[in-house]
Amino acid sequence: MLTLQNNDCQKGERIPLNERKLKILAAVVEEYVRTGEPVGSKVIANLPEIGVSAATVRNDMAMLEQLGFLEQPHTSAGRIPTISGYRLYIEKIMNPPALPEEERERLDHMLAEQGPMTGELLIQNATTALAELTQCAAVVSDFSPKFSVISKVEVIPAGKRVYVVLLITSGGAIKNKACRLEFDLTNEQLSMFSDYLAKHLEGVSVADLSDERMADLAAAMGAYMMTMAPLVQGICELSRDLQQHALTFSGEKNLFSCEDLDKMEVVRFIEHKEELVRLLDDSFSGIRVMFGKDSGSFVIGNSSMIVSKYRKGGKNVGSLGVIGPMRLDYAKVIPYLEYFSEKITDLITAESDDAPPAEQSGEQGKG
Amino acid sequence: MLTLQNNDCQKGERIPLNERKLKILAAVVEEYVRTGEPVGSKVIANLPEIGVSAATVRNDMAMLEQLGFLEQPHTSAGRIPTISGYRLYIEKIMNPPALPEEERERLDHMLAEQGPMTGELLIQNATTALAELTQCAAVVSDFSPKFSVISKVEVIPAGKRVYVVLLITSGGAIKNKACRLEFDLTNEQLSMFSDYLAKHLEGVSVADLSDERMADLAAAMGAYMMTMAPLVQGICELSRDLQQHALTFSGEKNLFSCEDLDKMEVVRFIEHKEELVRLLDDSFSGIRVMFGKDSGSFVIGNSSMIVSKYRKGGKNVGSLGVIGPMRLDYAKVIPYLEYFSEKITDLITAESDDAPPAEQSGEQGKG
DNA sequence: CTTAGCACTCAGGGAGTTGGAGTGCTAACA
DNA sequence: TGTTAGCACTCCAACTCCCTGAGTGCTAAG
Repeated sequence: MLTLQNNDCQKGERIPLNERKLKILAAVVEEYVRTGEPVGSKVIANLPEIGVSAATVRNDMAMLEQLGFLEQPHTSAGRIPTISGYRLYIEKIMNPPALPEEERERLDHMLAEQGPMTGELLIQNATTALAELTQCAAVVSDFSPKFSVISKVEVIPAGKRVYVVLLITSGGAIKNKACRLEFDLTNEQLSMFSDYLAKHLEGVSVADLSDERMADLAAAMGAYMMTMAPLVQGICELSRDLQQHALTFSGEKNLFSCEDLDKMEVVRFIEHKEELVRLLDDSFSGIRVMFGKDSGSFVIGNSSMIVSKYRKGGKNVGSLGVIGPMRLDYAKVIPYLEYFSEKITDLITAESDDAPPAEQSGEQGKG
Repeated sequence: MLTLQNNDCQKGERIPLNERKLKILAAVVEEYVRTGEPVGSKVIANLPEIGVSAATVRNDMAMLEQLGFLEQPHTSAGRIPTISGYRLYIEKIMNPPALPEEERERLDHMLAEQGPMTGELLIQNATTALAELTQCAAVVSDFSPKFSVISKVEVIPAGKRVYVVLLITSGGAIKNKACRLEFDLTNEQLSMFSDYLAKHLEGVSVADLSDERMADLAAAMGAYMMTMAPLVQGICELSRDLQQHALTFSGEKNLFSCEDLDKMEVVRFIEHKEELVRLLDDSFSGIRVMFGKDSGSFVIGNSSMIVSKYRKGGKNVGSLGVIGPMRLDYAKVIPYLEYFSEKITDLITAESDDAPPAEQSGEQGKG
């Protein structure tokens, strides 16, 4: 259910950590997440679930520090969790309760704010809701268009020598672009070209729309090519557009309100969102947590990112991510993320069941 | 050529400020903009263009302070300009040289980065370039769609019971939306409906697309209405969309890198960009400079905004703004802004000359 | 194995001190 | 009348010194 990057946690099982030590680690993580201050032995000892004295806690903490799960900012300060500490906590210790029914309803409502969902709006709502709920930044990388097929190509005259090319996919994506030609087309030319495009593109998987294929298409047109070049060019651009992961971002401001994060790093990060794709794209299932500069060098210093996938027809077609300070309430955030990815999976699967004509054949033809 | 908000500057002419005092004010503004530190009399006296001693400068500065153009952060510090000081400087004193030819070429290149410009891309490039050049945030509020006419309405089948409505304006804006119907349309129904829409919407000014008009349209359809309701609804939404000012923003990050501005205020500002519309919308010509909370309460505390208009067919159809710290190199920024608004005016005017069919009649019919 | 006790460390905050930049004022000068 | 040098004054900013309190590790006893 929960997959983590396993750098140094594999040994986790063999470490001689009795239940009390795990409890103490959990308490340190939770206190630190709550207050942001290094946590001292006294505070821990006073917690009801820890039945021992401060001195004992100190001994255990010293061991936890030796094992690399805790650290001290300076000699006479309390302890804070290390990355390994967070990992151990998330993976083995914390145990968030299932979301209560009323909470699920609230979330459903946030997702489906404006009635029935089209893909894009769903994604938009999901990021906004995630950012709102977690008070972090949220990102969704949607690469489902890649898995759909062209369901419609149109060329529409839109003024003197101006034509709009329109691409619609089975997944509901609509892209358009205005192109300027050297000459006006006759009705006959227009309908011939339209038919030609329809015949050669409709039903084709978006993933197959390589530039080479488009070049072939153009070449096959022969004589017409000259006149139509800008239109073919336009369609190329649109199809390239469709193949890109659409990144939807929300809650950037939360990163700025966050004490723990360096403002300048946040700025740099926001300016280079594209680099996220690399991290969001990795295929895995379940949930993955990445820490700070630990994983690739782009992420903000003191931050962590939690990523989950959503699926369609059994294939991963997008990633849902939450980016926040390392000092994050994982036990709260992770269930949200899990619920949303399940929910989105359900919704987009249902949506495609509803309108399966081109889709099914196309996707199965090109698994 | 340069219009300013004239709160207390009207008296400017009558104030007994000899040339030396103006020079000193200018020097204070420029030094302060350069260094960010309060400026002392000694620094000013050492400037070559000021031929007097520090004591004399002190006397003059005392007077400038009395008149409200300078102020002291505390007793033993140098002077910094007040808002009135900046105003006076911008309005009467500073005298930026015309942009050299090579600079103009560089700017032209930034605007037209990817070949010939469509409206949206032009606006996008302009904001990016402005933000880049000034190291501030840049915003463009484009309300030109309002002044164009619908040149094309299409309804395109895009799957089982799914139809895409497409609206194209003479200004080159393209909007689309997928709508789901209860039933599939017959070819006959579709073409009838398309014809009906074309007849009643094409050539109509976007500004005239009120909800009432759309309701009338729907009502006139009578029997068909039931079936087509979602499509009409979709067109309504698109037309509402067209009437909104499109805000294009760039360079937010620069505000964060800016020492003078409160990060939290910047965050709040970025979250509420829409409020800008009120300020950008005001009709005036030339250039307007607004300071901090001085003008409406939304702007960031220590900031200023410089706004310029661009036109099409003699009408203001958009605003170009730069938002930065009050301590801003106005003599550099204002010429950029002037040049860009002229250039955009030229480009979009040329563009519409190029394809005047629906446009001309429509706009003239509805001045 | 747990606990009380104790000596030790160190960050953070307040008080006192100093240096320097900049001012206003006055009196002399052109 | 306008300009300048000189001087006393103000006040911020930086620095040192000191103290407090939180928290630790270690040791010895239970």
